Amino acid sequence: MVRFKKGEEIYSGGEPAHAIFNISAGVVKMYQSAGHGRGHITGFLYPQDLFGLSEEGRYTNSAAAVMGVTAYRLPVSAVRQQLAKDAELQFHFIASVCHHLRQAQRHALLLAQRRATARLARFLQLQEYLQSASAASEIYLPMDRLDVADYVGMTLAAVSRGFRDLEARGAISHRDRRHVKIVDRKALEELAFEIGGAARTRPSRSNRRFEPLH
Amino acid sequence: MVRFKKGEEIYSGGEPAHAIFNISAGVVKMYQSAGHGRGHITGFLYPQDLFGLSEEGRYTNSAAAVMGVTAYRLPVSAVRQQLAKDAELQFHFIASVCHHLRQAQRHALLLAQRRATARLARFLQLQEYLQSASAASEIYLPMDRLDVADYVGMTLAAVSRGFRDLEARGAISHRDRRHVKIVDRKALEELAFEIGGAARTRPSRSNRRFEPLH
DNA sequence: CGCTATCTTGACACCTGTCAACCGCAGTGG
DNA sequence: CCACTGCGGTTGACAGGTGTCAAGATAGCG
Repeated sequence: MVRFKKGEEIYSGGEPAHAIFNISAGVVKMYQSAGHGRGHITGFLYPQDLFGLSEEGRYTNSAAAVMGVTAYRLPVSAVRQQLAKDAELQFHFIASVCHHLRQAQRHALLLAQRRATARLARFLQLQEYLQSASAASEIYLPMDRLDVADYVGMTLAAVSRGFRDLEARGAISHRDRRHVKIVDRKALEELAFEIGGAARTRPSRSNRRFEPLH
Repeated sequence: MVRFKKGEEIYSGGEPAHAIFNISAGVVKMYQSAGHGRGHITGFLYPQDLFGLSEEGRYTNSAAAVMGVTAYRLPVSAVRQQLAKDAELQFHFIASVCHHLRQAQRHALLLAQRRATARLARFLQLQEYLQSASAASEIYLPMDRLDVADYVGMTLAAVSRGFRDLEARGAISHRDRRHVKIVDRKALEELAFEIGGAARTRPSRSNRRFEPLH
């Protein structure tokens, strides 16, 4: 069991992967530090999420705490042993990877949107979906605006403007910068499409079920 | 064993998932038909790739043949039985999902680039990486320009201009529309970053190895 | 109460989407 | 053998949105 302060780096991409982690409380971001300046965030992880996938014994991404985090640290050697004989664990493992895969694909779908409002609308839908278990009727954004920007592939300024637009169009409202409420769900869904086309988008309310491949 | 003609749909998202597929020859695209007009392509699959992942018994994406395709069709019931007892198969299964996950993350990284040339540069790097097994020194693009556009999240016109730019900058050359050669690898890597920043990007030459999570 | 980090807002340039015309090629039929 | 047509792709003109940069506002914290 380990703790990380807000902003603290948990591990860095490329370094030897000695352990995987299971979040107990808090929020973690996975990212690639894109060479020079800022990086790109590939995902936000919530309690119960497993992370620390390695390739050839080295972490493929970097991970850092978005807020105070407590997590279980599982040495790979131990995990490997358990995996070999524990069918239940294998199941969880596969389910986790499948979950991350679907998240990554939704993320790609988000990034494929060209309009700032569409990206943010989808971002909010994603966050709501991830939090559907806990509270309700209000989305809590644990990350700051810069993290949002790095996740949706835009700049700080564009994110700010985008949220303002969403509010101006009556889709959302906000108590403060981190608490957003979806006022008009239908409007938000329409904004999630490029021009404002027809409606659709099934939230697909069903966490962590998987079957075969891709 | 089944065959599909170029452009033929293999399955459609949402319909009951009765089977998963293993590509023997050809190229398949996975996509989400984004409601109204065109869709977004989430990935291209090559021989040896497994696909057909379902969620709650229904396919999560749609799949279609980019060119003539032959594949093995594996009924889920049979796969499920085998999976329960065959450790080797389980391993392949997990490795496959991990592979798709990494691909999805690379795809997201591509989509996070704002410049057309950067996206296309990364696209070419991805394609080269996927084909590193087969031929060499020349990349074959089995998909048409529209498919490329739907994968990199741009329009046909922008893709066309983007390739022209890459060539004008001396990074690539092309025999015909589907055969691209990387002339100046370093230039391409620099173009893969936004402004043309510093160099990096490890191709990470290592297919299908996985270990723990994310 | 002031300081700093975070966030918002404004002005402007550039890039990419849009729309349309044009080109090259393959298949078709005369 | 050659127009005709259709598809895939390229190119051009233009407008709109987003990045960039900088200034101003707000919130968090000592």
